[in-house]
Amino acid sequence: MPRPPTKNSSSSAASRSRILLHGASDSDSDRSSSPSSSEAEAEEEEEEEVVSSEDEKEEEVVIGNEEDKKKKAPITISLKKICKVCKGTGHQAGFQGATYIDCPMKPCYLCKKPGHTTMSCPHRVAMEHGVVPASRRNNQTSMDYVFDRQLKTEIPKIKPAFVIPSQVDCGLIKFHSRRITSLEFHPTQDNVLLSGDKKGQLGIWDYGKLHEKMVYDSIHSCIVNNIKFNSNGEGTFYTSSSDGTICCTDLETGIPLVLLDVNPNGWNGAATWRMLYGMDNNPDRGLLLVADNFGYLYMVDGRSKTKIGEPVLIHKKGSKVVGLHCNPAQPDLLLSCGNDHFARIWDARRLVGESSLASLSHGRVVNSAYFSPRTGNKIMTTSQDNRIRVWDSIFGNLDSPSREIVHSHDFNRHLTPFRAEWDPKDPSESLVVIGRYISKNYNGVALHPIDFVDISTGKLVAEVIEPEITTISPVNKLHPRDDVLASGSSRSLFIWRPREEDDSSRHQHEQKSKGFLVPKAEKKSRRKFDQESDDDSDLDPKGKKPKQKKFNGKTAQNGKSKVKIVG
DNA sequence: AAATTATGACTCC
DNA sequence: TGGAGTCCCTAATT
Repeated sequence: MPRPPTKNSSSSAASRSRILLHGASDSDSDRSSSPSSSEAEAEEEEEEEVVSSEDEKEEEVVIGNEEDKKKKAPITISLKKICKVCKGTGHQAGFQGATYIDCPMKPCYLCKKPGHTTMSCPHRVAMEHGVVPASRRNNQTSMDYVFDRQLKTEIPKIKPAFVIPSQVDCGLIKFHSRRITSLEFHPTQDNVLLSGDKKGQLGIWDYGKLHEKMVYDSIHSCIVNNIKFNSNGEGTFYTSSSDGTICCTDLETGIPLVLLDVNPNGWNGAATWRMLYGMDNNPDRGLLLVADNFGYLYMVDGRSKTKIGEPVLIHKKGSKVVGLHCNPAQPDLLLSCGNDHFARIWDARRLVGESSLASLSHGRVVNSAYFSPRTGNKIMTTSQDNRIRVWDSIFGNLDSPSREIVHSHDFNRHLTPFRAEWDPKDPSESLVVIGRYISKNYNGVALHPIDFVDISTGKLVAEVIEPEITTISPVNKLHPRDDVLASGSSRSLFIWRPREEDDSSRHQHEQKSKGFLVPKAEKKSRRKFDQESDDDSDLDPKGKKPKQKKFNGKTAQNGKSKVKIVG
């Protein structure tokens, strides 16, 4: 980072290197802050002040060697601590231990509003973890009234307690060779999970038998965006990919059949390469719907395996359509969402451009849009503006969402986009799961929990963590029948089940995970998992809270995953 | 152990 | 309208 030339520092080389060393090792030593680090920090700060008070003007050192040889701009290194976010002085953004300190000059990264930082965001403070409902709109329409009178009576009055799969049961560490991009449970075989990754690999795993797993890497050549099972019971499943194809693959043999290829002329540069996203099927018509990165929707007849009609522009031309969902109660009702910041409702029988039944506006890219799984009467979207939006009735006023729930999931590269997913088992259609981007300090380790949110109130129901999972879990899916959560975190897969007794702590230490399959080369780094055992020495006598442990740079606690029930 | 890389949306001109 | 520059708590690799 070239900076304007400054005069040479008068500091001695010795003191210079010492100071530089301090600066360089700073974040490291902070991250691994031992219990006694407060003293060290204080010492360090003192030293800093000495430096800056010694000579304010000499805050930059010129490394002059190169300047002597070539007449290039000199490379300078700042000795004064500057904020890596805004380059200003007087403060520093970044991790201090496992707590992230925000740059005060930037707007809040959570709610995106100026005047406060993420730490002091009212959305975070109010609900503790960044989830808060926006006020319910008060412009009830007559349709809302009809809905309340006629349909709501069908919905059970008493909400059953939410069941939270909060403890890791088993996992496949680095099963995939790239990060997980999609997950799908088998519709009838309870323990079978399919997973797709960024490289195009497709994993099939029977998590009832830890070792029954398989990875196919010849089905797709890049990102597997969607996995859907064939509803006709043929034992095949569909996948859509950024390689521009839909494949129909036999679950037993892994032999794929290409149903659709939207790049018949091959590669002619990135500007024209079409990628397929948001695949869903319409079981009533045996239709497969899929969309591309230029705004177009395609339809394929699942039986004749042929393309139907011409592609239809359903989102802004040239913009990526990221999601499609057929209404579970009325499959001809289609929901789409995309990079043009809109989610749209369509009648799939009359699909022509500009003919959407409704357009739902968002602040940024819409990562996902789903009808509710039972009645299909609600809509939930996840947008990169850090909000989960809920429309309580598709028959009501769709001009504005019924609720906006602020939640940290804004990250658009390096990670698979976050999507809030319904719990298909919740009769009240209000429990959803979504991974959290922003980290939280759990006994000295920065962890990214998986959040369970009640979208009828906006309340955070639970945040689940596993101290060994230090990576973000953007891909989550709840089982259609069992109390099971599957999560994809980086290249690893995890199966979560409810804690056997959430209220009692007596037998907590007896709970064990079944195990983790670790590739040979990774064994060393996974020692903690392998050792996970009857060792309950980290539990205090009451067994309620795990004892705090020194942060060793990797993990705060041995042992058990935890869930925090909020409220 | 720091540097590098992959990588997507957004802003600005 | 499009290309360059920017961005923020990534994760694996060297």
